[in-house]
Amino acid sequence: MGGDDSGLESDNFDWNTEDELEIQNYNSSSSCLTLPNGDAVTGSGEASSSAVLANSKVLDHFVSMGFSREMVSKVIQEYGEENEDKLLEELLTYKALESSSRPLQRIEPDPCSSENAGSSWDDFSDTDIFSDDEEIAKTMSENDDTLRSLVKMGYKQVEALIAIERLGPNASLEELVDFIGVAQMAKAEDALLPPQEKLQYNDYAKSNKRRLYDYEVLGRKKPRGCEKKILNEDDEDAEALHLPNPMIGFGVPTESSFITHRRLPEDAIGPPYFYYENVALAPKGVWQTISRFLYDVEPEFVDSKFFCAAARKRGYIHNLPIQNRFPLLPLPPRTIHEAFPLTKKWWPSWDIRTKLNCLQTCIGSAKLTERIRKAVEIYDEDPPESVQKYVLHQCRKWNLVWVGRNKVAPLEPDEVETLLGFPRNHTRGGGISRTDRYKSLGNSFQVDTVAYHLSVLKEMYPNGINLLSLFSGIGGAEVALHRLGIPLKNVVSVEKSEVNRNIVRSWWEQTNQKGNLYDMDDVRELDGDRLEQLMSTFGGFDLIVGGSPCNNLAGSNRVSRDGLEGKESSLFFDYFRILDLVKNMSAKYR
DNA sequence: AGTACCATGAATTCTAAC
DNA sequence: GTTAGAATTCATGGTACT
Repeated sequence: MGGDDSGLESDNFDWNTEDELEIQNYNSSSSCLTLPNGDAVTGSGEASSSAVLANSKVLDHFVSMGFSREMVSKVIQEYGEENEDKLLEELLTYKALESSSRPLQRIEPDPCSSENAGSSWDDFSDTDIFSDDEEIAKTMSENDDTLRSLVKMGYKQVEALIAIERLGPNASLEELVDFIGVAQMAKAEDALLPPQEKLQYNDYAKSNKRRLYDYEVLGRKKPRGCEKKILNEDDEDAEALHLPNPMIGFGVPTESSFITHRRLPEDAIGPPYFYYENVALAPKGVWQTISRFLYDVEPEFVDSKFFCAAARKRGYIHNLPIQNRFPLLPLPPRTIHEAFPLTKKWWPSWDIRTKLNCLQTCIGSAKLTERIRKAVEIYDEDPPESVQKYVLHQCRKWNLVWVGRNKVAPLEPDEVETLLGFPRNHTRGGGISRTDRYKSLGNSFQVDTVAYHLSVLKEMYPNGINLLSLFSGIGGAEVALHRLGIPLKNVVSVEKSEVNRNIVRSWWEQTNQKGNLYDMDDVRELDGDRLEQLMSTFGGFDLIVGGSPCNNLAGSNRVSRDGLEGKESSLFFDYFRILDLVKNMSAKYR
């Protein structure tokens, strides 16, 4: 099958040609935060020496997050090292109680371990962030009092922080408690309940009571005729979030129907601009919840089959203008035959597919393609309908294409790259396995689709943008902006997978980027202090992009399709937490 | 009724180092 | 040849839409 792919090299994306720069001397060893010249921000020597000396990797991990060695030791002693989440929770609580007694001080390095504690980001001069801003200091002090109260009431610090950030400094304790209650309802309680009640709580996500909460407790504007609609069951939400057919969002380049105006909720209006992505076909209520957290912005549901030859139904929530969008050129081929001309020769007339289904993280096995070959080859002409049906079903299920007589095959990784709008070999090399390439690609953006939405930024930021990229994966947003010709000034890229970070780093160097790429591995470590340090360094973010994990939302998941409160997908709340922090902090940089 | 779905985990096979 | 670890194969429903 590999031989049949050679003809694909004729496709004419030209954006590889500018990417032939020599790889400069670069040290990619740091898994934490790395400067473009390869120096870890921590001062890599110090950080690594402490790692060698420390008897506990976990201890070091938390110390590097800014907690004092003494405090971390104590907590580890108490709870063991296994459950890092629990440890973090405890540390945050201690920190909250400590800081509320001296609200103006930021995390203080432990004098006993000043060589590393809390110093990870000291290269960013941040000593005067708050010093001449009494207003902010006052607000933060008040927030700390509130925070302490909430923590004392038994709420998790993270949840309390989110509530304070979301409702603002003037929110009463009662409002905050209510907010946390509802957030917990969406996130935590579900898992504790038996299946039957679980359903009720999922329904609760769009219930009248919930909506009343939104408009009254959160102080959001009631829509006209609200009282009537509240009596009217779920019509409003159901209508608002109904998947469009055709799934073209506010418009795609290849269809004539466009929406050119929309009214954003006031809280959502940027800058900073944000762009959130996840699977469109999530369990019921999920998009309602996501939309509610993201300032009530209506999701834009788009199927990438209008941009390329493969379907990819996704929902996007963003506060970007939607006028004067333009697509990347050349427009990618939008049928299987155009994308893979060599398959045409072998394509049976009874395989009526013209588009591929969604590119996923796994591929069909060699055994399966062999079974199909045997099933088809015993017939001189078209196989009987039952065989056709079986083969077509498997081809649809596994996205198989015809690469020889009676021979089907899954797409090669480079073909998937091309379909998704990435440079060929984007995920190749660097020790990544074939399986992992499929996995990384299957979790990625479709670049042309995202670029179309982001294209409006080009005339707004002719000198480039500062990008915060959460759950970066293989850098779909970065590639999209680059292909749009939008200079990337400073990019903070947060991605858990090391191979993915390496892919983005390699791409960054090969494309001769002039800006700076900082990478981190865990969104949960990106707190207000670190954001403040980053934003003060280069003056805030213009765009916050993120597609949070879909594992617990995706239809393919048989095991743990638990909704937004699932293990991975609940990281959406970190996207919101960070976005809200950046939004609140951005006033200073405008 | 038919269709699609950014998946997970156990079992199995493959690979490379010894 | 043994073996540990990595890569691959396979079985696994259910939801929410057309």
